[in-house]
This record gives sequence, C-alpha cells and structure tokens, in this order.
Amino acid sequence: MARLSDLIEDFIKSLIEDADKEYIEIKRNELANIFNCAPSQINYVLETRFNLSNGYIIESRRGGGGYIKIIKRPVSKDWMSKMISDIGDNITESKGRLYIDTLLEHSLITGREAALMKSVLNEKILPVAQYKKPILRAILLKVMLAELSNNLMKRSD
Amino acid sequence: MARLSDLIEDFIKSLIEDADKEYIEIKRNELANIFNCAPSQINYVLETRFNLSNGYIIESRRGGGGYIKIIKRPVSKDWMSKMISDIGDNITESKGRLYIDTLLEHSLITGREAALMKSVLNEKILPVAQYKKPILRAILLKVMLAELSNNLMKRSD
DNA sequence: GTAAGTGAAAGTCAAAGAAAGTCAAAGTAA
DNA sequence: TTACTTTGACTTTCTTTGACTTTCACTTAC
Repeated sequence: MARLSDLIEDFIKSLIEDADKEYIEIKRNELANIFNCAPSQINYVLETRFNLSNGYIIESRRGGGGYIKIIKRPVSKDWMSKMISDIGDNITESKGRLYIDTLLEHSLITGREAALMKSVLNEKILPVAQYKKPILRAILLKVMLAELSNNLMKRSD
Repeated sequence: MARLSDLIEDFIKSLIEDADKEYIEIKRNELANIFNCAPSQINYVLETRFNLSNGYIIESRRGGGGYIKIIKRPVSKDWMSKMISDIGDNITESKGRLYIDTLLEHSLITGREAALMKSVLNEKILPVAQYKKPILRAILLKVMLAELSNNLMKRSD
C-alpha cells in the first residue's frame, strides 16, 4: 500500500511538471482536502520531500488568501548546481568566499551581489554557537546559490 | 484568489505611476466603493503597504472635502541607515520582505539582489530554534543592508 | 460676527474569519 | 526496536468587517 505521503509527493511533482513556471502555489487546505488528510500532513510532505537538500525552496503566507509556494531549483549540470552539491553540510567562511569569487570571475554575478553574499557568511555576525556556524553558513550559501540559479535560468533559457 | 488588500495596493500604486507628481490624493469612501469594501479596509492597506518603512508618507484630512494624500518619498542611502535602526533585534520574514521590496521599488537594488536577500530570510531554511529565527533574520538583514549602504556610498559621490 | 448645530468625511479598535504552522501522541512498517 | 507516517488539538499570522469616535466645513440662530 503506497504511503499517503508518497502520493502527495507525486501529485505535487506532477503539478510542477505541468506548470510552465519554476514554481507552483498551493492552498494547504485544498490539497489536504483532495487527499482527505490532516492539513499538517502537507507540512510533513513538504518538510521531508521538498526541502533544500532535495532542491526545493518553500515560501508561504498565513491568513486570508494564504498560500504555500514550492519552488524547484533547476537541476542542470551548470556551475551553480554543482557548487551546491559540492558545498555539503558545512563550510568555512574562507571557502565560502572562494565559491563566490569564482562566480564573480565568471561574471555570473556582479560585484555588489558578491559583496552581499559575503556579508552574510561573516563569521562575526552569525549569532550561533561556534560549531554551528559552518552549518548555518552552508545553508545560507546554498540557498543563495539556489536562488541565483533560478534567476539565471529564467534569464537565459 | 488574490487578496483584496493586494488589489487595492496595486491600484494605488498604478495611480501613483500614472500621476506625474510624487503623490496622489484619494477619497477613502470612493476607493472603498470601487472595491466594495469597508472604508477601514483602506486604512489597513495604507498601514501595511504604504507606511514609512515602505517609503511612503500619508497625510489626510477629515470632514467635508476630506482626503488622503499618499506621498512616495524618495529614498536614498542615508535612508538605509535609518532602516537599519528601525529593524531592531528581531523581525518576521514578511516584514523583512517589505523592507527589501521598498529598496527594489525605489530602484536602490536590482530584482536579483532582492531575490538574493529574500532567500536568506526564508523561515523554512534557517536551521535554528523557532524563537531564534526572528533574531537571526534581523542580523542577516541588517548586515546585508549595511553592506549595500557601504556599496552605494562608494559608487556615487 | 460668533456660537451652536449638521452632515460629511476620515480614524480607531476590537471581533470575526481565513489561512498556515507547531508539536506531540498514536499508528505502522522494516 | 527504530524510524517513518498520520492525526488532531492548539497557536500564530494576516485580512476583513463594522460599530463607534473625531474632525472639519458649512449653515443657521442670535
């Protein structure tokens, strides 16, 4: 018996397939209704199947007219995607800067974008325990790369 | 299903676009009538979408011949430092996005920079305890704003 | 002319409504 | 047993509505 979560996962993936955008928007309650399950089941599927390391970014809003937006990072063989998988679960500030410099050298980002990206990797500013900084930094860097990757894709087919 | 507030927001923004001044004047009741909503809905939109940190100033007068004047105020670098002190020690994702949208609207940053900045604020990706997210977010946003402000300084005069 | 009254605005605030989020307990499968 | 799923009660956030208040320009009474 297929798991409900798997069915929902497939359903969402087919929605993304069919969309001509790189993202879809759903209503949590509607979806829960279709599958006749608790709304929080949807959150579970999103957390386990559509997280960053699976190549997705989730954005949402509560209240009237609320929504959940599921953004798929293009999985191609380009620089960006490779970098993202290269980075792994943790990274030092200096290594992070190297990645950013590489993008800059190849003119994939502007100087200001590079500066912006480096600013958040700054060891000094991250308000978490020392040992967690490389982890947080890796996540921040990856989410920025994912965003850029989306953005570059849009631009030049 | 677009939110009423968003429709009203867009409507007001297009009015400002079309005007050749940096402000427009509306009648609250007329506008409420166009959108078939409670007049106080207009106040809600003004408070949430056209406030100071969004780069707008509201002036109004009650009584017969009353009006609401919405002024789009030119935003510049020194304004960014004001933003930074406005933010305080913690901020929600949606408020953070508003700050970024303001910079974009006033052409201080590019769309890609905005996307980059927003990606880092994403509630879902921050790998810290729930209650710490607004704190981390505030730090990240402020450091990015500081970087930008620095960058803008260098560039023009 | 001034004061009081009148109606036409806009303002305030709190309650109701509409989503989504969280968390932990209970259920299942490997 | 252990890890993964499902469920549901409760919370938080954002929006919409409406009753009530305040302010202002204009009349009317004196």
